[in-house]
Amino acid sequence: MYVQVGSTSRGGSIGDRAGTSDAAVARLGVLGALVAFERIGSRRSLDRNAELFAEGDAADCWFRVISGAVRLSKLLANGRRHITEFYFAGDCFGIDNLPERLFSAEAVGEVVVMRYPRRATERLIDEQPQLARSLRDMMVCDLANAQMRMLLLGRMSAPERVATFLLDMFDRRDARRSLDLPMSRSDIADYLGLTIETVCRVLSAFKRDGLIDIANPHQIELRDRGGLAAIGEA
Amino acid sequence: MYVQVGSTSRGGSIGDRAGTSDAAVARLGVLGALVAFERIGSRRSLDRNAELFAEGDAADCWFRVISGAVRLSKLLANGRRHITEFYFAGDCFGIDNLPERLFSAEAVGEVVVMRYPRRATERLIDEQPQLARSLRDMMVCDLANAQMRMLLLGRMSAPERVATFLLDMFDRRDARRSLDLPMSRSDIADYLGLTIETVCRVLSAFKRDGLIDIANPHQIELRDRGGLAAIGEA
DNA sequence: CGCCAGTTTGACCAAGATCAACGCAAGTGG
DNA sequence: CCACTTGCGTTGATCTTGGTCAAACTGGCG
Repeated sequence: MYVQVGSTSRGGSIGDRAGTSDAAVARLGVLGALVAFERIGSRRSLDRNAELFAEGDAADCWFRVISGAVRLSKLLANGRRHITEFYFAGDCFGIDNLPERLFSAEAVGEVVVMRYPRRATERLIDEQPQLARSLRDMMVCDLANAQMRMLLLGRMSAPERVATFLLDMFDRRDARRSLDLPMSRSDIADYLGLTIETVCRVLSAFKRDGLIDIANPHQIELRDRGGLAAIGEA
Repeated sequence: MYVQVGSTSRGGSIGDRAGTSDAAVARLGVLGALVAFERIGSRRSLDRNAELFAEGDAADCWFRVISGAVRLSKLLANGRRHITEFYFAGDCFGIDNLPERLFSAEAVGEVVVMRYPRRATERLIDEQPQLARSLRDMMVCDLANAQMRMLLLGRMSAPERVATFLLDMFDRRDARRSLDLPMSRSDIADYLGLTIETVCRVLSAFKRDGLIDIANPHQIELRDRGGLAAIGEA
């Protein structure tokens, strides 16, 4: 029934801008729900680039990331790819009501996820109706994030996109100075609607301008948050 | 609490691509819910460009369009604007759980909407829990549409965007040959992440190529659906 | 050591933005 | 009734951003 969607609960750094500290409250609610769900979940490990599900697969379950990172992506004609979202430890995805997946999900690196069957989830919700609210909150959060990203994709320049991305990653991964970026430049490009080369050039420019340091391609040091924010908020 | 979002129920033409005819089923469910909500709603008329709500307003209600069209938009620095979504007769929007609006809503032309207070809605849901499902379905549909639009904004060329837009409008407004586009070129541009000039040029090119006719700026005749689809699906 | 996958950098190109002019219909006020 | 304005829409000339193509660099790993 209805439409599949890559639903998730993310920390919601974007939503926080308007929601002040309510996100913390939401997170608590979601956390309570997760405890309830725990007993119906099963653990699963994936190697780098392993496919968790593909476009068109039956969507009879949803997931939570335990460790590592997952990307949800979609291919379109002539090989173009778009990454809908990245999910990190604690994030949920694949909560929706469609028989088929509209996106495919792959492991960015080594990943461990919990898998929650849809049927058992529905049963649990019937027992504890307040869980429905938690699921709805996850979706609301997802929707807000999707809409902020439409803004980014539709109206922001390459430097604005990359700056926003970096700050968002620092936030979501609770990194203060040093950030581990598990995904490749190609993943970042497909997430931001740019090319690999443009992502590289912008990162190099940020480095030249003293905004960041690039210890190695997957390790970013934040040197001037204000400067980055000034570009990102543009 | 939580995050505001421009939720809606749309016909879901985009979702249909994967959901076969389930959309019809979903629509019925939503319709039933609308009947239930009818007694808590109040009617409201708006003139062209009138503001229904603004970014930052208290979000204590949601809406359904009776006639006309509404646009949900957001401004960012240096005057750039992005239109999140258009809503036509039958569509719902503003269903979310945030205290403040993240977007503003304006009348594209003359508009009549129904307004449903949040508090009364919650009460109704407590009485009839299946209504919660209808609201969730609206949100799932919204999320799917948002994600398809991210693809469009991130990875499609100007002609692909405009072709997709036109076909989507033909679908959503149940137009077979002749389509009334209530919004301005500027609205279309801000919806597709393009400039007014590019939208004009692409439309003129489509006309030159015999794909459409432009009786007047707000009246489009479809001459070659296959040709448009070939460009849009690219 | 040499290969390989991913990254970075440079030279060039093209899609679309910007700037500017013109068209056109609907008001508006003398 | 007719200048004049105003708000869109369209078209053209030019410029910029970011894409494309190509080459060099880097760090593993057989």
